[in-house]
Amino acid sequence: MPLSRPSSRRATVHDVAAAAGVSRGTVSRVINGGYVSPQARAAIEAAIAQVGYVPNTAARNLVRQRSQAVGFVVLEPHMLFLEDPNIGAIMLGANAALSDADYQMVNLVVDSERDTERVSRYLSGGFVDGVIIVSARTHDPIIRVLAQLAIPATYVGHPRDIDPGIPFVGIDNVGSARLITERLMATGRRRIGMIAAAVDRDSGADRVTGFQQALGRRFRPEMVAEVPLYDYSWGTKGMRVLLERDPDIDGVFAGSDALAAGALEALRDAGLAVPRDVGIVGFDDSSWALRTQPHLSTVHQPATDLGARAADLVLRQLRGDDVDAGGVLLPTPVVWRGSA
Amino acid sequence: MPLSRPSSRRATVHDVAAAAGVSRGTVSRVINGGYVSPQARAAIEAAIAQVGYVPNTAARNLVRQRSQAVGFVVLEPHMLFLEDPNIGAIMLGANAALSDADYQMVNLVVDSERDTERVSRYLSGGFVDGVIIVSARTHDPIIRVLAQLAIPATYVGHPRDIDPGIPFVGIDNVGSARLITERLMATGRRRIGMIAAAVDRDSGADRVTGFQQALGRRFRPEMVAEVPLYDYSWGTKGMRVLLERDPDIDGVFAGSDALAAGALEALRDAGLAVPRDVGIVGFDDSSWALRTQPHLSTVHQPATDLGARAADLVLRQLRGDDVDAGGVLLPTPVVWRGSA
DNA sequence: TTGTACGCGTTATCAT
DNA sequence: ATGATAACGCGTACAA
Repeated sequence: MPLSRPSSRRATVHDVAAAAGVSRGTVSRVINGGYVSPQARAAIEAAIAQVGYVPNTAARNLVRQRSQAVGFVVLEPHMLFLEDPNIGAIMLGANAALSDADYQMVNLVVDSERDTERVSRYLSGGFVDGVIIVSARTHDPIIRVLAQLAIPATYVGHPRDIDPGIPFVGIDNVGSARLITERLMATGRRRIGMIAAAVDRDSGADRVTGFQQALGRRFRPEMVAEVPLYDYSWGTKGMRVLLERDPDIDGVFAGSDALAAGALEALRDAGLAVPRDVGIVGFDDSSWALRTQPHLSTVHQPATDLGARAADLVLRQLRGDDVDAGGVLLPTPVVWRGSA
Repeated sequence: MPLSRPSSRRATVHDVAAAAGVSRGTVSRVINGGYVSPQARAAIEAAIAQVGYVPNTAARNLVRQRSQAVGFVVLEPHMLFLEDPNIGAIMLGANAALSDADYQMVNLVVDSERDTERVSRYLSGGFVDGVIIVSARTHDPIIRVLAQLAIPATYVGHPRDIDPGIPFVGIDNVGSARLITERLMATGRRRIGMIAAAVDRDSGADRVTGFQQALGRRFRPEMVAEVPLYDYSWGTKGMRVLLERDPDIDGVFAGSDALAAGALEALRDAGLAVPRDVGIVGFDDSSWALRTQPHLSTVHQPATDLGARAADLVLRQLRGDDVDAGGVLLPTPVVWRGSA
């Protein structure tokens, strides 16, 4: 039967129209809403079910000139993506907000040179109407592509020297670090050190700055132990370094809760009790903070909100509302527990 | 100047052709490869740069009938997405493989009823040529949509009663659990308990089955403490239950490393030394395993490979190769460390 | 209320 | 080697 339509081909509006005995225009109207008579509607809906019609979005996007999707791009090295709980929470927060506005969030991971190029193409190809970029650094090639493309975007994080005109949402790392260090000092600690990670990133460097501001002239550079990763085991190593540089240390600000948890191990090994002998505070308010004994005093990061606000900023640009390009810093309450 | 083309409109092949003084066909040929004279090529490349042309992928997809993208859908509740390091590794593994084949991986999160519906539409709309589904359960609505759609798919995990004809890749949870329990028994432990999580899922239930098989007639149901989540704090609670039910317990199989790490805390609180008084083994070989003191003996999960193989199975279907629908179980070596 | 016809931006076929 | 021209599947303005 050479004339039969091969069943491998997907049904189109044309097929539905034929099956229902109406024109394609009418079919389109029942799908997208419009004036259509009850009997026509019934016939068309039956036809749709019968032929198994599902709209082709590529074609729809082409004519509508939008995709109803927003990209979510994480520009982080491998490790961080796997270990950082904040990223997951930011994602979920953004997804919830976009979902409410009936946008599809598509998460793109860039993990290699090749990814960078392909994701750039994807972003510029009309697959998405807007994009949320997490942890961009100025030299990221994606940034240039985006700037040239003039697609609504928002950054999460607070990259310095970033393309002005593109809004961002982040936290005040300097202020938060200063605040919790001051709080630690207020407990009577006098010899305070810091375990700092990722100081080549804005967020990492800013936390050191805040620490230094709090200490003022009491700040001693050698009491900052720099480690590469926000990771439990580096926390242990960092604490050992601090202990070696000043055996009488009585306070520690760790750049993340994971770091603080690791530091606790080194402290225990050294026979020091927390918070009796040394007080320690972390950063993030992640699940680590409740996993340690005692629980960690730390800075709460509103990760979910960060994502939601970023999504909101993209959505507003999509609506044509003008957003102030400055950006917004979300509050980071200090939560005080038993570790200091 | 009412006749000037508004700069807000994106440049098209048409614009490039006009600027270069050639036809659209020739422009298309320099983009996609084909015979074109050097001088024409030069003129066109200059024109592309000048007008800032970037191809519209929606249009290209429409005519080519493919998107060169593969979806990656995680059907997991909230918590797991944030805490489970396996998922991140699976993602990265799949992305690497897809990237090599020049496919864009798009990660879709389904976190609500609304997401389910929207993601289904997205998948059926021609945005992706294939899809990898992580942790599907039979009743997931997405599964039905996929089956009806006949789009190349692969499952990661080992859902029972799944749509036959759709390949999967997973691990042998029963066998792995049996193996490591036997290994634990071989160290001379006689009173062995298990902390089991998520027993409503195949993977969770299978680990209990393996545990039971290893113990044989020595198996006592009350020595399996069931907890809801694969989580540190539930490990602690589960261990306390076990300790209460049998104070002389000398061996523990925890359903995950996180659980085992939490159990360690309860053991320490009870004044029991590991591995002297009780031996404990975990599952996953996640970063938890090296974070505890002593390090955990555990079952290695080849998460990255899982993702890579899943991607490979989708790619093969895309190429038209036939894959045996059965599925593949990846090996899970036992890694023996200090905890038992 | 419904049908007709054009356009969205590309690629691909077929002449030239 | 290059230029017309016909799809791809859909939405919609306009006519009926």
